[in-house]
Amino acid sequence: MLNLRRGNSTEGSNPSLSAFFICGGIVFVEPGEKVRVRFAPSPTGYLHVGGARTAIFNWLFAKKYGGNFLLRIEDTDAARSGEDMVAAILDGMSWLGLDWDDDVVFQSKRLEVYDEFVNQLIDCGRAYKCYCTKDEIEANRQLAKSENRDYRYNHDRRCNHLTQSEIQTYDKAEMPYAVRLLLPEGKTKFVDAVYGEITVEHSQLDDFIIRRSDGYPTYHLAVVVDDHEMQISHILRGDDHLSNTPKHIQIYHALGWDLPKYCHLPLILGKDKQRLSKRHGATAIGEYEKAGYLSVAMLNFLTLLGWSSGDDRELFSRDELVDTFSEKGIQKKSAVFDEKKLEWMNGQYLNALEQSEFYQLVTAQLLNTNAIDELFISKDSAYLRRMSELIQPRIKRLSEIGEMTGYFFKDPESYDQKALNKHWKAADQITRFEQIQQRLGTIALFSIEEIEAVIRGYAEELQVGAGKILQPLRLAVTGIAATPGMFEIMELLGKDTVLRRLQAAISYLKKNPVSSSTINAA
RNA sequence: GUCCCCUUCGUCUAGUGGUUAGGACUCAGGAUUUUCAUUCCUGCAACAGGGGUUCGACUCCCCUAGGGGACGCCA
Repeated sequence: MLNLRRGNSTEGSNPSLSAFFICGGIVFVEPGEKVRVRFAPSPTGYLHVGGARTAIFNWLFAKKYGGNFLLRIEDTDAARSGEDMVAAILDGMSWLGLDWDDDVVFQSKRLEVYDEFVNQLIDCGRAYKCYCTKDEIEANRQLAKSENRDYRYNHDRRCNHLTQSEIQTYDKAEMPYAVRLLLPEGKTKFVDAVYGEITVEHSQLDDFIIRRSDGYPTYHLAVVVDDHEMQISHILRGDDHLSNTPKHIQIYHALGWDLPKYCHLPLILGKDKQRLSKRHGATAIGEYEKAGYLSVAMLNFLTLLGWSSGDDRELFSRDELVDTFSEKGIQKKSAVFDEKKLEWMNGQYLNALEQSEFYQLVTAQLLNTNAIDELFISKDSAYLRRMSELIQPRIKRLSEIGEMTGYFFKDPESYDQKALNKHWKAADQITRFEQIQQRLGTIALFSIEEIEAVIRGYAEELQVGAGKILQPLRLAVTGIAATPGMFEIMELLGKDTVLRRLQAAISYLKKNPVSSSTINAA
């Protein structure tokens, strides 16, 4: 199940040196360096665009350097984690085509491992048991706040000053305790691939908790232990962890482990420049799949959010992305998610698709919405193929297919009112339809060329532009105002259908004449 | 409040001391067209503010402002 190699103990590296130099190199990836990265979501929700972007950068980075991309589920907060969320995250990853190496690691299954290292830290004096209750801590926090000062457990480190006998007494009484890291004096300095050198004074940190009183490790401890044991070489994660990094580094030092290299990614913001959240609408990656976005477009778009190749290129295939990607192009500034641009990009991809590929997507979509069934596809695939050709250049999202193709399967049940008032107001509209009907009826081979000749000829006879004939016709045949070219549509629909729909329009007009009053009403 | 980080058109970005500050999306206009979309052309639109340094700052330094993050027995 777990595919972990246990680490080599605490010896082996030189903590005093690693403090400043291990991640301080200018070269983020040394030639020949073995790259191992991971994406470590916590299953407290679906895979959202921010998480997806982090996953994408890690994946790209791994592929680019021929390394491994691992997946770890950070589910140490049992109360907030759910199995369905894990499934949703995995689905999202698969949809984006982010394949991971090895088995997925679940932190909830590694509790003994964390315990081992926590105990080790206690034994060597780098961590201590804290018997203070949550309420006590909270009270102190409130007190500090009321006095307008910062609360830090550091200030008195009460439980670090317990005598051996006090500790024994507490333990005998089975008093619950958390474990805190004993933070040394000084400061932590590290180099981030994006943000450069960062220094944090330890007076800003605290003896933070590494194992909760319920026995579960905290995030900080678990990440460090797992990243070490999974031999993660580079950590690419959200910017929100920049301030957590010094804590993690302190744990590495306490355990005597080498540091990975860090690369923090700018966050993705909503339209109002606030952190992306529910009220921004779609944030789960799955919603974009439903909305008819192509995963390659999503991948391309998300990669460009906070990264640029350096030139003006914007459209990249998956392989081109892998080739071009580099941590050097990562932006410091957080980026606003612009759905308009995503939509544009999706349209570009949809347009560029092979006709046969697009056809597959169209039929899948129509099947999904029950607009057609398998039988229809097997019987009328030529019809569907032609239809799909006609709509391909004018589609932005797959989910538009339904409303765009209704008239290919059903006679119009109503007519677009606005278009009706505009295009059917000619006094002799009924006569015109009847004449068109009559003339189209005489065509032997109902082809684009023949239809066009008839319609254009008729327009000439009436001494009006072809549009004056085609627009009313479009409404009669499709019921809507915007469609692909009319000659193509009529050819595909066939003579019988076109004549029948024309007849229906005539009947409709006879029953509901378009008068100036109805125009005004509309 | 303390600390860390960030700041080029509305948005995504190029730019690394000397540029008419470039591209893309959006928006507006135009061309093509039977509508819509595509395509093409044109246009609108930015270096947060203030001090330095310099012959010269979008580029370097400082300050201010604004934004984000951390300060949880959440991750």
